[in-house]
Amino acid sequence: MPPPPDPAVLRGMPLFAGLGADALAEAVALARPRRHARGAALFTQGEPAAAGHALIDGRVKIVQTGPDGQQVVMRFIGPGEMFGTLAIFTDGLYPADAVAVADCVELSWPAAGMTELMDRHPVIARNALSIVGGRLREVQNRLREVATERVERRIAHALLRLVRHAGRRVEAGVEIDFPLSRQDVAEMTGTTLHTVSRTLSAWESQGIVESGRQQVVIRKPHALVAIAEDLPPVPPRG
Amino acid sequence: MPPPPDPAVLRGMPLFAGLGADALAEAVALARPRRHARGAALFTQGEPAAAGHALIDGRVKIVQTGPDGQQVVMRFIGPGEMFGTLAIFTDGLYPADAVAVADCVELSWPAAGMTELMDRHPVIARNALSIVGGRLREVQNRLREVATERVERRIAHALLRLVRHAGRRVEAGVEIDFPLSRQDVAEMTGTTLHTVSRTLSAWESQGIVESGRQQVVIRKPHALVAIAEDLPPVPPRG
DNA sequence: CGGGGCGCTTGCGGTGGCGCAAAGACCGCT
DNA sequence: AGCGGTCTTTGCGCCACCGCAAGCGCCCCG
Repeated sequence: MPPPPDPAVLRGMPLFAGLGADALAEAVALARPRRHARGAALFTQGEPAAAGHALIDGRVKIVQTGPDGQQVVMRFIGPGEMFGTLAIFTDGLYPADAVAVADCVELSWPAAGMTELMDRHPVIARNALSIVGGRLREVQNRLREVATERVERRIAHALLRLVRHAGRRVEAGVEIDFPLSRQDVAEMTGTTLHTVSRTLSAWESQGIVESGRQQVVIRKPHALVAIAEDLPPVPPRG
Repeated sequence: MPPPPDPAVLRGMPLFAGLGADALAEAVALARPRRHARGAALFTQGEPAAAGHALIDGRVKIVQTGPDGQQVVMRFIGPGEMFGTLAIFTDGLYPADAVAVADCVELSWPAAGMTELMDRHPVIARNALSIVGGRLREVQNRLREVATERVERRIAHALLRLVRHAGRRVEAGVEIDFPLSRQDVAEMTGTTLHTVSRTLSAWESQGIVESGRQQVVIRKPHALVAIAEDLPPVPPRG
């Protein structure tokens, strides 16, 4: 059984920023909690959008599939983030799959409840605008990267984004805090798992990263930044 | 001197859909008309966003420049479309350059006026959300294309989009209704002007397009669709 | 504890598309 | 009419990256 919803979880969400305690309670009352096991699909591309979603715990991967089956990873969702809301504001169909990449707990709002909330609390619409605007910027930046940069730089950028977004300090450096395969990285950067594997191997031999099965630790973030920014390589210590 | 603003021009704009005549008049009163000659910059990437913009007449190119000077064409704006509004909803800095690709007339709203309008007429915020949402979808699709498709298909897709968005019927087929260089197409598709030139030459010899200096006419749109969708080539008539 | 599957690595050959370079075409300006 | 600049075309060589294929290792499940 899902845990009882707790208004506190909404407090940190940008979508509900600036809302009073009573409004938050109202929002929670309309939401439905749900659990998903790792590997489960929370929703599927093309399906009518039943609801808007917020992740409470776990990790979700948003994947868009092209007409010929080519997959692209649009983003990874962490606790506190909204997802699957775009459909509500546009044509009502989910534009991508959402897959649990670790066991998850989510809240979801039926489309009607969501629009009702936005009508009663205009701040929410303003917040949504700024969130969607920020995502648009981000996707534009990725588009520029994929269109103009070489593979190695793109992989470096992708890893750095993941570190910023889901990095966890460990003794060896910073670890990306969820299962991440070469295939995933390939689908984030528009390349193949082979090239990703080769690139990570090269970096591993330079001591920049440490990686294994669905797991990546960055040992020298500054070296990765140098690659991403196309600066001269970090000189060996001496 | 700019022409006197006419409330009618706002009527067709999605941003102001659902607004009453008085509200439209109010919006027009806050706007400032301006002319720009071909080649002029309407605003520049990184500059604080003084205003939101709507194009009345002409054509504007939105170009994002990367840290190393690589350029990417984000979109082309036609009459009736809004642009440069993203900055107002996010961090207040224009994320790209806007360049007049033909002589232009635009309306612009000072940032303060724009937010004031949105406060008084919540419909505008809703409209904005759906517009920005639609653009996010579109950019995501382009990202998928650039990440997974070969150059020829990307160029075909780009031209088809331009046809849909700014196509004009002429005797020979459909013409893209503004000056468009190979360089522009290259920056839309993440390739080089050389490759675009070669591709167009090949298509020209197959009778699919006709093109010259900053000008493209599509003679066989269906053949271009076949290339874009990676279908077998259209068989020769017989 | 043993087997199967999934994820990862790595070599090898092919090639799509880039980068350079030079020349041709067209436009607009004086 | 002449001229300079911008846009375009096209050849050539190269290289980053892909695609295939084989093999390995770890994890999970029975």
